[in-house]
Amino acid sequence: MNDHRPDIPTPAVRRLSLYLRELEGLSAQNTQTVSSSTLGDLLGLTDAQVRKDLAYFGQFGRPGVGYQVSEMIEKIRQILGTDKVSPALIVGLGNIGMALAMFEGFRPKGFDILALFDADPEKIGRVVNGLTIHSMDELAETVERKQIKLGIMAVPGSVAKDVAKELISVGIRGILNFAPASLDVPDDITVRSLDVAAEMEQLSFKVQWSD
Amino acid sequence: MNDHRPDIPTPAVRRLSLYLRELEGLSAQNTQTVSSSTLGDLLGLTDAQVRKDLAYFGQFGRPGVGYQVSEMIEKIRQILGTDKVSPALIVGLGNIGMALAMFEGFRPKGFDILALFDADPEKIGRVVNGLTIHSMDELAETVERKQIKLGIMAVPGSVAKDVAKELISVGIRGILNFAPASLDVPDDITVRSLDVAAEMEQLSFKVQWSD
DNA sequence: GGATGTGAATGCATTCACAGCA
DNA sequence: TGCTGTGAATGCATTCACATCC
Repeated sequence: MNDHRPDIPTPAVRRLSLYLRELEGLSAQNTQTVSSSTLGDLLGLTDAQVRKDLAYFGQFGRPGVGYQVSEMIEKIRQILGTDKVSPALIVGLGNIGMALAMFEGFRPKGFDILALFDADPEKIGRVVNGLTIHSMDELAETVERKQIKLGIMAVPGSVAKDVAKELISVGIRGILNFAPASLDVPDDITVRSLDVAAEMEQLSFKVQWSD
Repeated sequence: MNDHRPDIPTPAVRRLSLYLRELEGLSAQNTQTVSSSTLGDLLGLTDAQVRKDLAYFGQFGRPGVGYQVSEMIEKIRQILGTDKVSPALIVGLGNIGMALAMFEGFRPKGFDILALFDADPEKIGRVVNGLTIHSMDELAETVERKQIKLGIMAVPGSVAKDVAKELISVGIRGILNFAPASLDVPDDITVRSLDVAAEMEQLSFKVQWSD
């Protein structure tokens, strides 16, 4: 869709979402400008880190003043691609998939859940948050018609790899994976995996060895 | 509770959970031993990475043979502290909190959700998955009595910082945070934040700039 | 022969520190 | 003076490559 951006450190891109979140908060309280050090304080980062991160994407700040909040919000949304609304789908409507289907936090961030799929005949036809759960048979046609590029997977670990293949084969380009399984995908497909139980293990480790 | 472990890279600890997940899978198919390279292939990591990670915690492997699956599982669980069951609580029973309360994936990984809390009087008293939702007033007493050290927060972003303070003040040591807010906590408290919308932004970014 | 464990080398990301601009 | 943008220096993590052991 566009030029390759020159190599930007992955952690910097990750933090971009955090900057945006804080900037949106500042904007809500009518703050006009913010310095790298106050933005850093809000997130537990150094001022240098904030400046370097933002500088990867251009020169936004004004020396002596700081960054203009509204301008930065707009610019970061452009960079992340969330200035336009992106259609998305959910596969797997167990507890977590169901919660995500009802989650109100996607819309304001620029994502629109347009379709739900599940393999279980019991669930197909049920309506969640205004959307009907469809059979996997309808996946290809829906993705094509609604131009969906992003998919959220909340399926059992045992079928995760197969479902991911299916999503990719019908044209999905980015997958948010809640299943406890590692997906190996082609280079041009992006996956972010969130394993809730694994995160709990990390807490357990730190808490165990911290006294 | 124990000695400080010598400095182990955070990413290595993160991967430990992934190794455990794959090893549990191998064990379920009765695989006896596994080499660093096959374990790496399963996760998209190099063999050297796997060996270095595991070596941080001791010498588990046998040259010419590999790692014994069952022994490694046991050892990693000890390291993560999930060989014993850890009690945990959930605060905030909106869509996501509710899903987590019903999630069956915690128990087999060594976590036991023992209590649910919410500030909303509408929700207090309702029963979810066998547990009653309690008022925040009962937090301190419950945490004390049930020896809870781990908390899952699924509250609105606007109150997340306050709720975190409250959890910490009653003795919670590790927090899994689903709220879109960054918590600043004392050094001896561990936080892992999962912001679902932010993860979607990451997908959006990568997909946008990948053609 | 086949696989581990590990110093040494490389590659990234963060931090420093300062020139330059408002 | 206050704060940005950025090369240079530092600090970590990953990868290499090989001695070592079953």
